[in-house]
Amino acid sequence: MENLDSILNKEQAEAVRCTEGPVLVLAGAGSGKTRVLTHRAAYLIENCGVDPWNILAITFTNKAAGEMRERIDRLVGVRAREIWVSTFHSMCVRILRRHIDLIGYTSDFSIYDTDDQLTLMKQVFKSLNIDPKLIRERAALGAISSAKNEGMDAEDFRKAAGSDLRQRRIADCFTEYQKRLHQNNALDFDDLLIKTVELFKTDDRVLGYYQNRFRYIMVDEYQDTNDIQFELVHLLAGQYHNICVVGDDDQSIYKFRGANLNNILNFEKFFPGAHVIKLEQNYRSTSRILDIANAVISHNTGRKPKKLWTEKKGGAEVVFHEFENANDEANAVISDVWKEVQNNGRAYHDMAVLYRTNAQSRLLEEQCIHRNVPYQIIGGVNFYQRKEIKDVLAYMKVIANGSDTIALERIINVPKRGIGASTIQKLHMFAEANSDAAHQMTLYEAACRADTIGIGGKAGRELKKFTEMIEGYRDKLRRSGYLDQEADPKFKESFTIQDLIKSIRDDTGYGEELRAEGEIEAETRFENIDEIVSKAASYQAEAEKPKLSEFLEEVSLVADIDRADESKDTLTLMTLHGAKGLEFPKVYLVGMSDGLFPGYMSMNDPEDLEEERRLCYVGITRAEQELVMTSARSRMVNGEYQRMKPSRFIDEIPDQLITKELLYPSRVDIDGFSDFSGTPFDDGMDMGMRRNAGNREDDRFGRVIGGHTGTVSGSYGVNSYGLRGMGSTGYLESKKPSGLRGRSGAGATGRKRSGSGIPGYMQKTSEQRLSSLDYGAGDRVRHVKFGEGTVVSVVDGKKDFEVVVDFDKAGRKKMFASFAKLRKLL
DNA sequence: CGATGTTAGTTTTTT
DNA sequence: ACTAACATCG
Repeated sequence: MENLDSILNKEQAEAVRCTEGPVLVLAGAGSGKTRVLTHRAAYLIENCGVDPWNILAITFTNKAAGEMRERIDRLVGVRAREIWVSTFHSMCVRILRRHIDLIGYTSDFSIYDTDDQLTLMKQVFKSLNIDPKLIRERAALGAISSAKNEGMDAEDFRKAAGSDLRQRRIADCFTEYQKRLHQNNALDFDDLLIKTVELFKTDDRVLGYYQNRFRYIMVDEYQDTNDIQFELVHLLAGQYHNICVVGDDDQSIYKFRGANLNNILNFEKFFPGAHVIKLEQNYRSTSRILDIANAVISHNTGRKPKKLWTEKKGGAEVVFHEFENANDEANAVISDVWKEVQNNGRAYHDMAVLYRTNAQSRLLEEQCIHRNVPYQIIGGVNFYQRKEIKDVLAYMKVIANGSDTIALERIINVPKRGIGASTIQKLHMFAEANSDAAHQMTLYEAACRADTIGIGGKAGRELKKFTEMIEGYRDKLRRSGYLDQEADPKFKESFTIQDLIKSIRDDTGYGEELRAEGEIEAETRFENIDEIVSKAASYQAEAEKPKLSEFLEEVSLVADIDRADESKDTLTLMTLHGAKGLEFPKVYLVGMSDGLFPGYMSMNDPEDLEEERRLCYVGITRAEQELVMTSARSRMVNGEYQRMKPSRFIDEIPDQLITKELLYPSRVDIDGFSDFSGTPFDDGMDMGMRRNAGNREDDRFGRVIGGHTGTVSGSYGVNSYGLRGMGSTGYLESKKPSGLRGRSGAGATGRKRSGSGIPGYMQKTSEQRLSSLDYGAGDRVRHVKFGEGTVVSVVDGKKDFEVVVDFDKAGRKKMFASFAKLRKLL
């Protein structure tokens, strides 16, 4: 290896050489921490004679793991293969597959993702007779997950609940949920970590083995570890204490997932005698970009003191653009991307558009298609969450793990075989009746005995066919060596995992059903199945000893980012969370609007707000040369338009650091109301005033009105999120009564009917959806008063509402004119 | 049973 | 805008 000091700065080299005992590397954004980690691993092997087999490196994503392995490989050659590089979750699965029988599961356990958890929780609610209206399944799951991440089990949770009725109810759910997970021989994501800790605590020898094996442990992105991960690390390092963690408290963005900032803030306390090294030189960004990042993050409190600096002085100006609406924003951004490539010789893959929520990707995608810009969306609907993929995987899960009832129920009637709800109900009752403390009969076992239960007719025949098919697959897989056992040497026709997927597609009629639909969407789904076939093929080529359950786990644990393909020259679209650890020459941060970023959920809690600010910091520091930030004054959120002002994070940037430009027309049409054009709506934010605090029904912002027919047309109001929104209702021209305004939302679940905007359908009612409805067409104005802070009272169904309008002088003048017209009509 | 119609609830961020 | 869950009918 070359001389360290020639390729690393002083602190980096120190971090590399500091191999013994606990080490905390506080690595600011772009300070070369990956460099440190890879060189450190290489140094351990080359200079300290450490066996690669004794090194454990934990990264945040599988992709990062792969990259790290590759980079170490380049430094020390093939020996790098021996290093255990993986994510926390993958590591735990690997350990659990070997030893989980010690804690009462079997090694073919299923891993439940969020969807599966929800399905399971619904069953729990049903069996405990809990009304989902009182406690939502998601809320229960959320509470349980946070409890788990704090190291609590169901019992602890119950104790903590005390006399709180709701909490106690959730405690019941917790108990039942765990029980059912166990019955299904399944673990959720949290359990993967928890059960590993449990395993270590249960069995000294297992713990001893891994402690002894992992003499040198490195953890990347340490600021985003949670309590369980901390415990895991603590346990593993318990013998040798050679633990090196790398992280940046300013980049902690996973609190919602249980990340505990104290892990890094108090590292020295948990690991006495820890050596602390700070990496403060940034090699990534220009000083212009860095100044902005520092300006924003300086608004946070309780940070570890540090000051990032760079030698790259100056650089391109950073700009902020505010657009009239999200469409204009997307249009301008993608157009700029295109120009960068055409005129400035940038490659698409040198740029990224980052946003707060996945939903924002849609408009951007449309623009990319429109402009023929090659793009890659990371995240959003995960490939493995797509219906067809989940269906195929569910088949495979049933085959691998017959106890997995969630998977079984998913596909027992897919494609339609005439095994409906009542048949499944019968099977459940049979299974229940034949279970005792010693053995729980599974749904699948019940299905196998359909004929003895007295399920005859079509359902009976189909059940028989179904279970025989599953058994057939199992048999072939077993003999081919993809289940637990070794392959049967006498079995000639090797049946691979790809074969299995193809069989599922072709034999069950699933593929046929898709084909029959004949729509483009169905075609895509078909292709998606092909993609999973090739995924299986590559798994099989790479794995030492391919097993079905291992393939399934590989598939469950991939992150969105793992699927990114850098070899293609495409523009990257992704969330800020997804961008962690990445860098791009030019970065666009879009949707910089209060309510979106920071999100409305986080705006009231100082701690949450700080996390959002860190996310903003992460976003800014992804940029190497150029940074563009944008926002839109109006955008569609949850089916209705909302008005937003620029993000407070923009305000936190001193004016001399950033060039702000407002790109929207000075004249604004509101709901086609030319009377109002040119009103002070232009400045977006001052059209309303809060009358009362809170978010009660009668506490609304108002814009009113007008109407050639004497009815109210559209309005600004406080919607359920406490944000000002422009009612999507209110067509003055509409002849329909207010309850019947055409809406999309048509159809139900079926694949074909998923579309929106089918004409002739309507949605509203349910109290006419008043909670988010402002004043719609058809609502009559009762009287109008003028004066400072114009007050308008509106009859809205049964209730009178009062609306306060606050305009500037010019606007008020126009408004008065309109009101005069209106008054005449009344 | 299953197809179609209707309605209520909803959303950050992810391993 | 989207979708899961419920309602209705053949």
